[in-house]
Order: sequence, then C-alpha cells, then structure tokens
Amino acid sequence: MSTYKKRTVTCGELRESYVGKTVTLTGWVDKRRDLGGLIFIDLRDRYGKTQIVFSPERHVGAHEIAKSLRSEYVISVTGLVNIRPKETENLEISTGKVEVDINELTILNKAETPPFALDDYVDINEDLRLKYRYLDLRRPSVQSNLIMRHNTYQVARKYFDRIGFIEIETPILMKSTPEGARDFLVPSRLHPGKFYALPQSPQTYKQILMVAGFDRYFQIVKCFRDEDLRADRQPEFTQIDVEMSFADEEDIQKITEGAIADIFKTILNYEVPSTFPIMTYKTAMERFGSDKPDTRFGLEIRDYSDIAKASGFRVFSDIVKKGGIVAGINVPNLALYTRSQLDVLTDYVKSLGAGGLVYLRVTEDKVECSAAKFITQEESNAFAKKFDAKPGDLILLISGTWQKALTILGTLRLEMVQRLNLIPEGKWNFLWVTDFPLLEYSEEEKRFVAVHHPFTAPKFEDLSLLESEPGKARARAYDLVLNGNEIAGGSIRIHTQEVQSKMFSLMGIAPEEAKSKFGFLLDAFKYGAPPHGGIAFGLDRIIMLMTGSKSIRDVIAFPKTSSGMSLMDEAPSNVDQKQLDELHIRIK
RNA sequence: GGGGUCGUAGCUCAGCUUGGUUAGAGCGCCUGCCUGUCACGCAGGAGGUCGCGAGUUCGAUCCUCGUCGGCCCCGCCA
Repeated sequence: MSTYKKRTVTCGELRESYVGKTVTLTGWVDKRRDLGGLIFIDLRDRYGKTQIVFSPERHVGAHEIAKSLRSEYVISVTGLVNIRPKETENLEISTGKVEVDINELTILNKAETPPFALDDYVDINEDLRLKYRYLDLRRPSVQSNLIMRHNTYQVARKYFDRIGFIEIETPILMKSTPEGARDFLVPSRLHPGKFYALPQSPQTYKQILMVAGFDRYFQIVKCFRDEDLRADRQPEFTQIDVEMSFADEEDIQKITEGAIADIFKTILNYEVPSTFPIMTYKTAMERFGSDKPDTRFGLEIRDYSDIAKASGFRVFSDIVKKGGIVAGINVPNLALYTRSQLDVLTDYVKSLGAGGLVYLRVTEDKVECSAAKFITQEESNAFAKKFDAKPGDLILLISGTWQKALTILGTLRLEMVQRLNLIPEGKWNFLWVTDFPLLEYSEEEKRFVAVHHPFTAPKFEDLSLLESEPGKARARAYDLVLNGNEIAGGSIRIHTQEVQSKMFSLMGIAPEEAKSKFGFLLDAFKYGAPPHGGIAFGLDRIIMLMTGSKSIRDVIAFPKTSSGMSLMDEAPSNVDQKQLDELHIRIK
C-alpha cells in the first residue's frame, strides 16, 4: 500500500496530445521560480524536465505547500495537463509546449541545499563532483554519457550474438602471472601466504575456451592493472573481450570493423568506412612518432639524418654515425615564437628525455638556427630546403636513438597541435597499426619481454629471426586506433606447445617457471588446440570518444582519481586488525 | 619514481607581482516584495581556519620550505 501517488508519466514524455488529461509525476525539484502568486517548478527525472504550475486561485492547498519547495526535494504531483499560453512556450525542452496545473502535492523527501549547482552549464571541480557523485550523476550530461554506455553494451551484445559469439564469464579471482602489468593481489584466507590476482585481462581463459571448442567467445568484462593512472586509464576498466578459432588477422579485423560500424551507426548515426586503413608500426613511428598515431592533422615527422650525418655539429653527426637519427617537425607560422617561448619548448622536450632542441626559424630572407655556433648557414639552408620550409615556418629538430627521438617528436607534435588549436572537429579517423615487434629488450630486467603479451604469435616469415635476432621478429598483433587513441588491441595467438615454450625461453623464463606459471595453458595446447586469435576493445575509451569527453572518468559511474582513490567512499582504506589476522597479513 | 599546474565564501573565480586599512565579485543560500516565469525579476541580509604545518619578518592569503589533495604529462601500462 503506497502512501503517495505513483507516477503515470515521466518528466520527459508529456506532449500536446496529453492536454486535458490528469497525470501524476514524480521527480526532483530542478528549478523553482516563485513569482509571488504563481509558482513554477521544473520537475526533473532521468527522462527530462516538465514545468509544473502552482496557482493560489486554483489550488490553494497545493500552492501553500509549494512555497516550501527547494532544490532537489523529491515530490509527487498530480494535476491537469494544459497547453501553455502563447508566448510562454519553451522550445528548449521537449515538453515545452505543455505544463501541468497541480492540485495535489506530496513532498516525499526534503533535501539539503546541494554543495554545488546541478546545472550542466556550471563547471565544478572534479574532486567535489566525485565526493558527491550521487549528485553529480543527477546532471543530465553525465546521465546521458552513462545511457550511451548502456546502449553501446546492448549493440555489442546483439552484434556478437548475431554472428555466433557466446558470452562466457571468466574468473575474477585468478592466478597471478609474472608478465605484463602489476597485478592486484587478493590474499587467501584458506591458504595462508597465498594470493589470488585480479585479471589484467581474461587472456588465458579465453584461449582455453578456444581449446575447449567454443570457437567464438566474447565477454564484457572488468580488467585490473595496478599501474599509474592517466586521463584515459584507470586501474579497473572494461573490455569487450573477443576470441575466435580458425581465424587470421583479416578475420578478426573484419569482425572488429563490423562491431565498430554497428556501434557508430546505432549510437551516433555515423557511417564508418567499410574497412579501416592499415599502417605498420614502423611507418606510424617514423611519420607520427607514436604507435597510436592521430592522423586527423599533418605536422608529420621528417628525417633529416642524411644532412645531420655530414654536419660539423658533432651532436648531430655522432648520433647518426652511432645508428641514431635526427628528425624534426615543421610547424607553420611558429617563426614568430619568442626566445622565451622557445626556451619553454626546449625545457619541455628535455623533460621528455631529449638532450636538447635545435630550432630553425625560416624568415623571408634567411634561415636562423639556434645552434648557429656549430651549424653553418649552408647546413641550415639545407635543412630548410630538404622539405621545402616556407617563410614563417619553425623547424624543431631532435636527435637520439630511433625510438627515443621519434617518441619525443610524437609527443611534441601533439603538444604543438594542442597549443595551436589545429585539431579538426568531427573527424573519426580509424586506423589499424600492425607489424609490431614481438619482443623488446628490457634494460631494466636485462631480458626480452613481450611487446604485446607472451601468447602472441610471431609472423611466419620471421620465425627464423627468433634464433638469430629475436628483437627484429614481428608479431601477428594489431591495434585499432581512433583519433590517436588505442581503442582495441589483439593478436593471433600461439597455439602449439613448442612455439609457446620457445617464446618463454626467449623471454628468459626457465622451463620450470613456465610450467609453474603457465603449465595449465601449455598442457591444454597438448590436447588439440585450434589456431586462434582475438581482440579486446577498450570500452571506456570508446565511450569517452563517442561522448566527446576529455577523460574516461566522465563515462564511468564511480571512477577513481588520478591517485587511484575513490573520493565518495574513500577507498582504499584501513581495515580492522581482525581482518588482517584472518588473512595472515602483517603490515610492514 | 620524476616534471608541470591548481587549492581564497556553499560553488566559480579575482586579489598575491611590490607583505601592512574592513579580503572582493557573480552565482547559490536566507528574508521581504512580486500572477506567465523558464539560468524569472527587484530590495535587503548572512556567509572566510585564504588546504594544512613550519620558517623568515614588527607583521604572511601574499615570500621560503615541507606536507595533503585535485588535474595533466613522462616513466610505467603483457
């Protein structure tokens, strides 16, 4: 038995067709406009806003109570739907041609004045929004992000179901694996001193599902990585995880493109190209200084090593002779940057690890070089001429190893387009990046580590390199990049025990260790593992881009701050000694 | 682990450069007036540990150091 009237309509659905009907609405007081006589209230729920009217002449009782209404009070109101008088329609909102003349008002709950206005047009500090997330989540813009996220889940589920993929849940408490990101550990009460790990991804499980014959698997699943955060990265995030047997790169890419096409068509009514361009890792690095190039704008990197090699400037010539490169970007209209602005840029690239920044200012009659003490006018002219620099251009040159110089230039390129506001709106540039190196030598660990993950298959034609030059072998891996963001990544996997063991040994993992860490997978491969491969979509990032958000925090209901804290519930927190005792844990 | 930046009224910010009178504005809040508003309007009012701690100084919101917290980036993120 309810003590108040349940709604008969939501705050988003009244139209002229309802005029003359008596309706009941429930919701939150969004705005109060008390004109002394008439009181107008915008009533809000997640479907929209409806203007309700309290008139002292028509319904004295309701009007009297309405005087006490304040922001965020929860109310139930009943009244007659009226057409609004001409000239008072509000075409900004979908219910703006009607209003409800209230004769019955129940205050279901009062509310303290919120610590910040819930209007979309007010910018609120993010820490405050996160502390009072339940209020922040009432704002229509935040709600619409989460609703778009919901819609994306539904499109993805329907898509993968339609083409024969089976959704299977995999464990959240799993075995810790040594490779890759730092694991979140969960102590075992029943097994003193032993720990579960939260999955960095369901990688091994989905491969084993392929061995089991499930053929086509997908899952929308939380993954956990105990690493530092970024605007597009937090320790728990959501993947659309996909794996497929008897598939090669093209099959996975085709299915991925289909999923993206479906999502963008349904959610944004945007037609993506039927296939996405493919760029090798090497090209991506050399042109954009990144393995996730943003191709919406130019400002591409150019290689000046041939001029630098013959230069009298030893910093340049030595680095090239040692196998490094001298490369740069040519920024239009930047020649008018002042010395102090350029000093700031120099400090910036130094903070990225560059030795320094050499710049060439191209004016109408000459080329001025910041290292003119060491670089002759002829050389400066040659640098400028090589890629047809125009008056007004500023050429920024970085020297270093191939990897380092290009990475720094890639970061500098993004910094410059942001400063100069050169990023075009409304572009959706999808791009596959392929031919990643399989392994990379870790100076820190003094061994090869997997660039993608240790289950990624080498390219067939590079198999022989595994013996001679493992660092040069390429992987059957592919990343999907959208506007400079990695939104999906995957690979064709190793499916034989022999190759998998070989990979472990290349990575300096002893057979006994491989057996203890990954024995279950190696064992599974002995019993008829089909060739297989897959991909995982970074769902948070995709929604972030589709909603135009600057951070994934805006598309996650309860996100962590950049220090990994949850400001609303104050996690992580201390625990009782009793809990620690049960878990056999002592704090150092 | 490193770099940058921010922290002043409930909110968004100014003030700090060059230390010194009573620390201001808009919004919100409270009170009054107001019957067609819609980010209502008008009048009045309340509201401050200048993040926290130490130092320099006759005197610190302001300078210095430390610390806590937010954001961005590098490293890290198979």
